[in-house]
Amino acid sequence: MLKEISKVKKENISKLMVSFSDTFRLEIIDLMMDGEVCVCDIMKLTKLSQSRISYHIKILKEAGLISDRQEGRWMYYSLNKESLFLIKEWITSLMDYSSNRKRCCE
Amino acid sequence: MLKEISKVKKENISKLMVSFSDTFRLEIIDLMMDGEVCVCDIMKLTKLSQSRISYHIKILKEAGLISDRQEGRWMYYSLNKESLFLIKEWITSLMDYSSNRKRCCE
DNA sequence: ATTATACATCAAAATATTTTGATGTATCAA
DNA sequence: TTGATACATCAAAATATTTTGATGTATAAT
Repeated sequence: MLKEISKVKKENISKLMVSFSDTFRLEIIDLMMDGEVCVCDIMKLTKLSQSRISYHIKILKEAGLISDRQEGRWMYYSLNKESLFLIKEWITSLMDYSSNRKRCCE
Repeated sequence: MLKEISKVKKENISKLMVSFSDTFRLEIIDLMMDGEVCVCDIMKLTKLSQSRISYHIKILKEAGLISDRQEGRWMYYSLNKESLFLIKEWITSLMDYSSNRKRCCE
C-alpha cells in the first residue's frame, strides 16, 4: 500500500507520473532511449520550439526522471535509472493487490 | 524504443500515465489495493464529493486501468492487472536504454 | 571585443483539466 | 407506486498546464 511507501516517495511517484502524462514529454523520453540528447537534437527530431523543449525538460528534471551533463554550450540529457526503478517497484507493488470481493461499505 | 511499441500501445501508455498523474486518482488507486471498492467507500475514505469521484473513476476506466462490476445499485471497481503489466513492460523497456554518450547533433 | 550559438527563463495568452452543484437514471425497499 | 439510495452526466466556474515570443546568460569562435 502507498501508506507504507513513505509520503516522500508518494510525492516522487506523483511527480514522475506527471512527467509521463504529456505526449511531447513521452516523445522526448523516447529519444533518450538511444542515449543522451541535447536540446538541439530534440528540436531537429520533434520540430518543437526551443523554449517549449526547455519547459518540458525542466519538468522531467524536477521530477528526477532525467539527469544532465554540461559540455561547453551543450547540455546533454539522459534518463535516470533510479527513478525508473522506483516506478517499476511501485507498479509491481500495485500488481500484488488483493483481488478480494467485498460487500459495499464494509 | 516506443516506435517499436505500436502506436496504439503508445496511446494506451499515454492514457495510463495521465491516469496516474493526479493526486486524487493515486489515492483512489491506493484504496483499490485492498480489493475492489465502491464509490461510497471512496467517499467515506477520501472525503471527496460523489461527482468528483465519478469524474476520476471515469478517467481511470477510459484509460483501461480499472474494471467494474455492477451488483444491484453498487458499482465495484478494481485494478486491472493487464494494464499494470503493460506499464511495467514499458518501464522495463525504458530501463534498457543505451547510455551512450554522443556528440551533440550527430 | 564582437558576434553567434545553445540553452534557460519569463510573462502573457491559449488551452486543458478539475471542481462544483444540479439534474438524470436505475435499482431497491416499503 | 413512492421515496430513497448509488451512481453517472452535464454545464459553468475555477484552476492548472502548456505554448509563444521576447529577453537573458554563458560559452565559444572570429
